[in-house]
Amino acid sequence: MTAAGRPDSDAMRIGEAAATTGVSTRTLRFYEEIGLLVPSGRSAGGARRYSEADLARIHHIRDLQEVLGFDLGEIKEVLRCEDALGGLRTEYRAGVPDRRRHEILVEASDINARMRSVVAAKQEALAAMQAELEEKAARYRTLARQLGQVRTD
Amino acid sequence: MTAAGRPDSDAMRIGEAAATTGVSTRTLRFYEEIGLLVPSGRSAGGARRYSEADLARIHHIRDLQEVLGFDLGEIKEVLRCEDALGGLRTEYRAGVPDRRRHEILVEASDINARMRSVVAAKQEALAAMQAELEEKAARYRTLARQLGQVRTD
DNA sequence: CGAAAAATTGACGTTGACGTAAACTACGTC
DNA sequence: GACGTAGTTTACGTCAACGTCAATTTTTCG
Repeated sequence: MTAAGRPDSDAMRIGEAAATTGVSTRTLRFYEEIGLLVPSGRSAGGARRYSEADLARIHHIRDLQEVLGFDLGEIKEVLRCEDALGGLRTEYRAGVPDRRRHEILVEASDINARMRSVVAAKQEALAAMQAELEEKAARYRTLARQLGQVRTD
Repeated sequence: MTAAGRPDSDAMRIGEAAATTGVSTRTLRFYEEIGLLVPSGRSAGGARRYSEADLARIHHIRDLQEVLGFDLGEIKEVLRCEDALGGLRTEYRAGVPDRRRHEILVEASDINARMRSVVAAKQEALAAMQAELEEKAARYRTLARQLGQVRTD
């Protein structure tokens, strides 16, 4: 009912969306409740329909949460900002004043910079941990050899 | 009262310990409550005394929590394991049966391997995010130039 | 020594991020 | 067109990781 060949082939129900992304249906409804992820459509009867873009957004949210350790509030801000930028492309022809465009771009760049610094910090910390862990692993191997020589039970 | 020159110069009260490690005193008491970090000493009157080793442990806990995203239960297990290994060194002369030594070593190696894989996974995810972020940053710069050319307000 | 500052234990409160139960409705299918 | 599965809203429950009193010592310092 949309337009071309199979344009609404990306109509996934909440159960499928949850299963394929590894979150619960409750989580998806909760994300909508707090305005984090509003599914791109609904069925006639009112059932949520998740598009591929929605699924990507879910993964994005989980990445920000698990990899960067952001809470849902921070994630919401990040997404709001990204959405604003996406809106620029979509409404390119519409009359978005230059000043507003500039604002959005500045905020996006700002958030981008902050996130890159967070990523850098995490990478540093991880590298340090990795070094420590490998040092320990080496010591463990040595210890194991010693124990093994004395008594290979 | 301990032994040498200034062996108990590492006697820090909970407030100092909290301030220097960046956690709250409540957090330190909570960590003790759940057996995560029992301060190495107490004053005559019952005030907690934190040693340098305790401080290092606090940092270690926060690292595991913030960098690796472990919850306090997992962290406790990791620490318990590390403590067991440390115990081996301390009680080296005491009669720790070889079989027990072996068990401890195996568990430590096991946890070490798991942690290394977690670290590796995080590093991969971070690298991917970094690439994405830098790609976006580049696009933002391009956009900024375009906007700037049209109107350098 | 005496008062202010800091600690102690105990208990209840809070916040984020969902889980779970209930009562009802929509959807595919035989 | 009945029926079982999945989805909807509403609402209360939960769990981790602390926060926040409150009443009572301890410790430090002038």
